[in-house]
Amino acid sequence: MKTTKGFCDYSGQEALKRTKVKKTIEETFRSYGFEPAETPIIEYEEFVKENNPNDDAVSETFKLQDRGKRKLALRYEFTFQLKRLMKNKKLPYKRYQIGQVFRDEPISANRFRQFTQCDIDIIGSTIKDEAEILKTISDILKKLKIDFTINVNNRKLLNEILEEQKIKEKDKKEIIREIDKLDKLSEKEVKKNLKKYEAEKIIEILKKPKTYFKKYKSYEEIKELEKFCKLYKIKINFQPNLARGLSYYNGTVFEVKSSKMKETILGGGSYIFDKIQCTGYGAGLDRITTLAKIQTENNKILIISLNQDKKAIEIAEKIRESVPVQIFYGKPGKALEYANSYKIPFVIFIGKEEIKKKKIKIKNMETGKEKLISENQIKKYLS
RNA sequence: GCGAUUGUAGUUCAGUGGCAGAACGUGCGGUUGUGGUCCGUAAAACCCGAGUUCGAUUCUCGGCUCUCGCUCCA
Repeated sequence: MKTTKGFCDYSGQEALKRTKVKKTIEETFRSYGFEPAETPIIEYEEFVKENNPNDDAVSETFKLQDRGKRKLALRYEFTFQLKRLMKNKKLPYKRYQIGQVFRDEPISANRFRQFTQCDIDIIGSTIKDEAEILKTISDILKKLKIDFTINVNNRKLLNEILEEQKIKEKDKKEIIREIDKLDKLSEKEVKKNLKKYEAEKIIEILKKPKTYFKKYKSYEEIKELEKFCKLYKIKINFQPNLARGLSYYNGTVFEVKSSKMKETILGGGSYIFDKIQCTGYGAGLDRITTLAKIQTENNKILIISLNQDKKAIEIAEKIRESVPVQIFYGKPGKALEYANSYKIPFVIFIGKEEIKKKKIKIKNMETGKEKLISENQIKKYLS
């Protein structure tokens, strides 16, 4: 069966890996005191637009209508929904959310129209929180054995440079977009595009060494972020041409890349909602899962009931408290083939013989070795 | 959205203007208490629509879809 353009099925090992990655991410978020939230997938179109009517992401929303002809849209991210969640919350409000978002946009490798985002935000944040947020990234990616670089910039700094160059207010957005392409397009091309706005000079500035930027007032923010990142023992890479698309960012912006993937695996920054400074990021679960080098070991046990269903169920219920257990009602030959097929490492035979001896026979599927043990030795055997 | 490319069982791939094939996988059996081997057997596909034709899965056109770029993004 084919899936619709940009929408995917996940099953078997792949689904298992996704679940595991999701769990790792969620546990990390929680370990920093973030609490979960859930929001609707469908929203009024107006609410979706309200936040950033000019953002490209907004024009990419899937639109739909209900029976009352109300205009609705599928969420394209989580951040705008935070506006509702943050109301009347004691600050800082730290929440994470993992869920599906939808964008009606062109697809390519590692780019889909339905994908899972892992989002965390701190409502009411300072630069110290930004460092903490960056640390969560480092924690997650290390656990998943993904190599990464955190590229960081600051929108204020970018603005300061644009001001210095006397760039017209209306051109700023376009120029920021052009310079964001610097790591993709050649310098020549970007320069050509910037000529339209008489802003070619900017490219020279952005090429300068880090020390050059110290003269800007907003560089203080980068310095402070670096100071706190040091306390968390994480490395960040200052990249002056990094801008990021979403227009609501107002300070630090960052983007995480891996050498194994062209696409950005995670992006975020700081923004203002209702005069409250916030910071956060969205990570692409699909991309992270693709990169994650983790084993999806199967610790399941298959109990083979040889016409001893009562006992099989009884034992399954007992073991289930600590290890996943599945009962197979049928011939042993079939059962073993089944275990092979799903890579189940242990099977337990429950038949007349076992009942008579008041033991169970447990078999290691890899070595083929069998052992008669008593019920309460199972846990010990497995460890 | 634009340009290029692709489309045949669940998967990977053959093939033909006239009955559509394999391998792997799946089901059943050989094997009613022991698997990863073997043997037998079954189910299972020509992306959709129009046109040309006695006849189209094959040729033509359109759509959809796959993959890769571009714009943009997680």
